[in-house]
Amino acid sequence: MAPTAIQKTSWADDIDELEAPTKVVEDSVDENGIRTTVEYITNEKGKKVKITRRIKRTLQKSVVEHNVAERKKWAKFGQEKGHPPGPDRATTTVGEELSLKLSAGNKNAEVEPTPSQNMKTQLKAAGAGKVVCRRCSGDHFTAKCPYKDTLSVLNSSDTVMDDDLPPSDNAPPAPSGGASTSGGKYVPPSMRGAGRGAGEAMRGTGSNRDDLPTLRVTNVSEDTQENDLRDLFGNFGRVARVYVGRDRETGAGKGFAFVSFEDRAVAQKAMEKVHGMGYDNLILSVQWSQPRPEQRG
DNA sequence: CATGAGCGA
Repeated sequence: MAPTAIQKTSWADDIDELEAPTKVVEDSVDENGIRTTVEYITNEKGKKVKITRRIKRTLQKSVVEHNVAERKKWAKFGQEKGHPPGPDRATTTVGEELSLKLSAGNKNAEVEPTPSQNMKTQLKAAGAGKVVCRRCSGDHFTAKCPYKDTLSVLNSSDTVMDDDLPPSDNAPPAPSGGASTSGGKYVPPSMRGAGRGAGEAMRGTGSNRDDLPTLRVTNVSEDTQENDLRDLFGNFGRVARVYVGRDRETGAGKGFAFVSFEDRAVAQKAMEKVHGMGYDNLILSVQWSQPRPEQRG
C-alpha cells in the first residue's frame, strides 16, 4: 500500500463531477432531427457558462430497427395532430413498461395447451358463446342443471372425457381408492364421493349445501358480523354457514342474516330460543328462510 | 322494513 499515491477515494467522486451544477433550460428537437439543448453551468472559478449543444441524430441502424424507425413517418393524431414527425421532447418521454404479475400460489406456470385442450378450445369457439350443460346438454350452466339431482350420480369429468378419448379399457395406474379421480386432478380423500363406505365426511344424508336448514334472522344491528351470529347460534349446535346481508357498496349490514345449520332439529331449537332475544339494542326475529328466488340465466 | 353471491366449460 503506497501511501503516496493519491487515488480516487471512491466512485462517488465521479458521480459528483457528473452531477456538477448543470441546468438544462432548453431541450428541443427540430424537424431535421437535430436536438438542441441549452444549459448553464458554474465552472470551478465561479463563472457561469452557457453551453449550447446541437446534436444531429442520424438514424442509428444498430440501435433503431427499421420497423421502429418507420413509425416516425406516421401521421400524428389526437393532441399531437399536425405536429412534425418524430417525438416531441416537450411531450414525450421514454419510459419502461414493467408488468408485475401477481398470482395466488404457484399457479402461474400456465402450461401449453395440450392437443386435446386445443380441440376443446376450438369446440368452444365453434359454439360461439353458447352455454351447453355438460350434464344434460341444455343451454344452461352445469351448476344450474334442473336434472342435477336426478343425474348427479355421475362422477364429474369422467363422462366428458369419453367424448375425446377412444374407449380404452386400460386404466392408468390408479391406487385402489382413487379410481374415480383418473381424470388427473388430485382430489383429497375427504372429497371423494365415490367410495361408499370410505368417508365419514358425508355425515348423515345431505351432501348438498343448498338444502341445509336455514334460518332468516332479521332485525340484526347493522354492525353485526358473521362471527357474532356464529357464536350466538353455535350454542345450539353446529352452524354450517352464516351470511349477513350487506350493502354492496358500503359493506354495512342491511339488517338481516341467514344462518344455516347441519341439523334441522338444532335449527328449530335455535329459532325458538333466539327469536325475541335482545341483541345489541334490538330484538332479534328468527324464522325459517324461504329458498332463494330462482335464478335462471 | 328486511330473503344471500359467485363461479362459468
